[in-house]
Amino acid sequence: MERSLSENGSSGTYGSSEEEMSITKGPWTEEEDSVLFDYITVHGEGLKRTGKSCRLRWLNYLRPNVRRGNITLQEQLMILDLHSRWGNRWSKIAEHLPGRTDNEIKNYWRTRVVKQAKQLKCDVNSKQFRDTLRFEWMPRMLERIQAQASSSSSGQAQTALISNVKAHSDPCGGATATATASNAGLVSEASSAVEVHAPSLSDSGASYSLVGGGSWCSYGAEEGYSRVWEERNYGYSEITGNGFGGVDLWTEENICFLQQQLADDF
DNA sequence: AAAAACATCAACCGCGCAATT
DNA sequence: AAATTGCGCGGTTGATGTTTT
Repeated sequence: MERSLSENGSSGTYGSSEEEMSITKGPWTEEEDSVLFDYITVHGEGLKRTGKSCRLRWLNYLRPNVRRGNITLQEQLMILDLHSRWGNRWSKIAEHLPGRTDNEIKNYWRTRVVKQAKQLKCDVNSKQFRDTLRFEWMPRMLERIQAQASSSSSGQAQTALISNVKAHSDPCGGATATATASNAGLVSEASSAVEVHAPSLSDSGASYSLVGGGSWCSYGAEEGYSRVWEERNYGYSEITGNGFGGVDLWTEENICFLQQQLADDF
């Protein structure tokens, strides 16, 4: 039986391999018994809570390095990307969003994404909606991320990019499916801490047409954009202070790369 | 200003799997 | 090998906060 007085137990959502290595199994030693005994002597058997409840409270709230506050655009984009590959594998998705819990991501998906799908009167797993994610939301998120990145170095560049976003809003393309401006609300609603004051997509009044017919959702597929992107970035991901493993995923190079991939059919 | 409706998020529940006895 | 126990995951609920009427 594995045990830990500190953090998580087995190979769970947040366990790094390093932590797993430190987990002791097998019979309890006298020293361990002593530590446990002393702890209970000092603190008592404590709360009238189940182990499950304590674990959840720790993982989702008390654990150090839990990120609080709004889900950033970058995080939203990553959630959409990873969910397109893995579906509702919240803990797996959370592994790539340091400091975010599976619960938070799940809540985000249900309260924002599923809600938008309902407003569009389509199933969240339908091709139509997945295409909306791929061809509408994700590119716009990228635009905004790019705008944010530029605004930190140049206000003029921000203005130019905002114009670019507007220019991309094709209000009358021949579409197999049409996303109303309301669906873009997801993008503008959940703003990051470094919100850039670009025009809200939900304010534009434009409707956006879909392009292409490629299948965005490829659960379990390990090819094309997803795999390459992961090789580029996730392989280096570790939980550290800056939230992205000490590596800034959202360099201009990466943003350009992701834009190219989004533009391709796969 | 109050009530109703809506949105968010923390916590609970049940299931399945893995480890242990 | 079978039974038991514990844990982690995903789905769901309910309390609380916020917005709208």
